[in-house]
Amino acid sequence: MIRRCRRRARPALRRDRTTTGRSRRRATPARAGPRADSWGPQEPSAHSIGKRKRRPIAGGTIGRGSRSPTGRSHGNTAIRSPPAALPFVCILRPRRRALEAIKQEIARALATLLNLRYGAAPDRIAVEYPPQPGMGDLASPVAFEMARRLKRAPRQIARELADSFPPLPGLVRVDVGGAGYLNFDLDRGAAARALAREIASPPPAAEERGKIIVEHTNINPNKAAHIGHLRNAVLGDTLSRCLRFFGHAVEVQNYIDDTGVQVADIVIGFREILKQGLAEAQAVAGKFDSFCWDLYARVTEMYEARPETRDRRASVLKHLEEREGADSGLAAYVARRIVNCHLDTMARIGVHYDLLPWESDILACRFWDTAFELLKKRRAIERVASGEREGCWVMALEGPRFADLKEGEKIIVRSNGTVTYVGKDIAYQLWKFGLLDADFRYEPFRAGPGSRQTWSSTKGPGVTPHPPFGGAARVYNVIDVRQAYLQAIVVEGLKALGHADQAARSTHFAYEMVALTPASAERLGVALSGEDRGRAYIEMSGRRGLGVKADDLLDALEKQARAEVRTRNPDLAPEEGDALARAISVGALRYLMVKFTRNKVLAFDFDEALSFEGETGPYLQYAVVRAGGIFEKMAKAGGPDVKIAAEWALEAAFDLPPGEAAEEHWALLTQIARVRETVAQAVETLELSQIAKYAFNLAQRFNSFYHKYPVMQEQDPRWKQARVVLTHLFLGQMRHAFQLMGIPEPAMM
RNA sequence: GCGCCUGUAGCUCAGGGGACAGAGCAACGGCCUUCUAAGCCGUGGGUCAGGGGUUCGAAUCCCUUCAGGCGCGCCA
Repeated sequence: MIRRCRRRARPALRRDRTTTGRSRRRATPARAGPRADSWGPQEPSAHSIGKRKRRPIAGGTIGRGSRSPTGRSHGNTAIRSPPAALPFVCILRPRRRALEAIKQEIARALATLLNLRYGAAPDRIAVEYPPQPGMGDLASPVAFEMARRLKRAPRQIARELADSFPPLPGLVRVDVGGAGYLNFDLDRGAAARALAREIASPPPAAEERGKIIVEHTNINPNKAAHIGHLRNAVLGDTLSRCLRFFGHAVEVQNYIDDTGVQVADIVIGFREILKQGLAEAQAVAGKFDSFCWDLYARVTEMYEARPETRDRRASVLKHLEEREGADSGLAAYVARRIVNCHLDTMARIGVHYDLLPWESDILACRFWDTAFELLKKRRAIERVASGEREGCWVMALEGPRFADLKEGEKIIVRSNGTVTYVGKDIAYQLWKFGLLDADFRYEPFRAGPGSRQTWSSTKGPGVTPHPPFGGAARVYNVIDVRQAYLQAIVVEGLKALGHADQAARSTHFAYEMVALTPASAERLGVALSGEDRGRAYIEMSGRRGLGVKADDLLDALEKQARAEVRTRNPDLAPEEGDALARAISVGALRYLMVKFTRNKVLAFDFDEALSFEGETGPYLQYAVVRAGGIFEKMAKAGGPDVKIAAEWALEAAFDLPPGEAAEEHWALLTQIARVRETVAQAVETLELSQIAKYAFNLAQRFNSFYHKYPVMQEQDPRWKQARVVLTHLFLGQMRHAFQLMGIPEPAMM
């Protein structure tokens, strides 16, 4: 069984990518390694919170308009389930911040005014941030909407609204701009101090809510992880961190398909190609996942050259499922050792898992048998009495989404009595929601990054007590978009069993695959046809051994980073340089993996990936390191240190400078203030790239700001104070963003 | 065939009813005795795939055409 990993090597067309060049020199005095305190989520682990009684989270379609976050159509959900967009949005909404509060008050005042004056008001009154300075601090296009209803000129309506707008605290002026915008000017000094206080205050305490399970990574344990798996893991890990940021209890699961064909293929490779068994496998030195990567490609070649060898699969698979014989022992060894390799790889980039559910344990714990009984009892599946599919158990599926299904039904149990992939996944999904009358036994597997424990299901007696696993109120499955169809069937299965609520709270977090640019493929030694060379990307293929291994990419990034560090700090101790290089390479990799919208194929280009300039992780790290450097330098000079800056921010002890500078100070501050808002929106739409874009834009604005307005050198204590506060707030919010994206903060660069 | 996704600057991508369409890279020109040049500032570069429509207003919504990708199995 191939679980969640697709095979096939069909090249696909896309546009070219350009290459990038570089050069740099420069040396600075040596300092320390990366800071340890800025790494990983500080929020409580799922285990400490997960015990609480389950409370349903209202759910439903989230995302923009009618588009579901999975990108799949819900042709008939509008009829079957209530349009429950609001509740989930509400649980994520951050507590009102100062600017948000003012926006709300303006909207409320507008609604009252409109009703009073015109006897009507739109349901939702937009109050937004104007795109340019000189258009007010806040703006509303409500007059345009009213123009339609009243059949009058928008500018005229805006004028009337502006003239009769009631006084509000913090608001100093209302005016008309453009073709009919209402522009609001705030008392910036007051608003800035309120904002600063809020940003500097500790985040609101986590509210008690149901547990959320995030399933991601799910790499078949028969080869090394490649860059496609990195995209999955980084997205899944970032999502988990964001959910924790809002106080949710999150349980991360990494499903291990240890009984599938892919593992069987490696067993056959050992037997048929290497003529080896368990003892020799155990004796393989070095990176076992990399060893199997090559072996897997050889097995594929063997199947092509000697098709009869493929026949061994059936018997090996049978042995794996029954856990009998030498093949089974070899497979178990292979899978476990490779899973450890995968965890090593993911630990490098700070990805942690709470639980590894093994498919063999799902079989051993009879999850499917239990689910099968449920499905039969609820008549969610029916046995086919005659015809081509006689003896199969099928699930009826309707709607345009399933229009192409043969007979309008999906086979869940084959005529030979074995269960399909979808069937097993329905059982697994039921378990995640606590709807299955079955459970695993558990044991500790190993410690993850930050010494957090990773647990595993087990065939042994298990260990008690163990953290409570499963029983979630909401589930996200991070699986690439090519499995959207199957994920939709799993959700239909929940509905068919009468679990409409859980179906609405099952989210397929779909994202596009990672492919190679033709240039990258050729760099890996792949011979391309002229046609292939014209394509924008070449799909990777684990079976053919075509792809960039995750560890290889990380190694290349580290090497590159080490070289950059060395040219800048020739006197740095090697181990310190290595630590910096690691932090920088992880930052580069993780930023690269979240910066793109999830529904775009990521065409991997070596030069682009290895670039540390422009919109990259190191750019963000550099901005943060330099901001931190300002405080280090000020502390040494006896100037205000971090502690004093924090006090100033909290006590709102600063003023904005006058004139043109005010605009830039204000713009930076309001942008700093939008972390929570941005993250909330990113989670609602599952568009995590928004966080990356936000952090990049903020870093850009800060870089530009402190270049123009030096902090230390400022002579006027009032303006210096404002800059110190802004720098402090910038650092604090960027560190939040780093933590969410898993980007480490190097001690120096 | 049916379903889903994509098409925006030379390249890679943001923006998904609202003010003159943005960024990075690439190109060109400036800035290192002044908090780190992995940086900053500036210049050039666009028929938002084409065509209809809705709207005070469309890159954005609807229809349609074109181009490309993915999916549709008693595989996983």
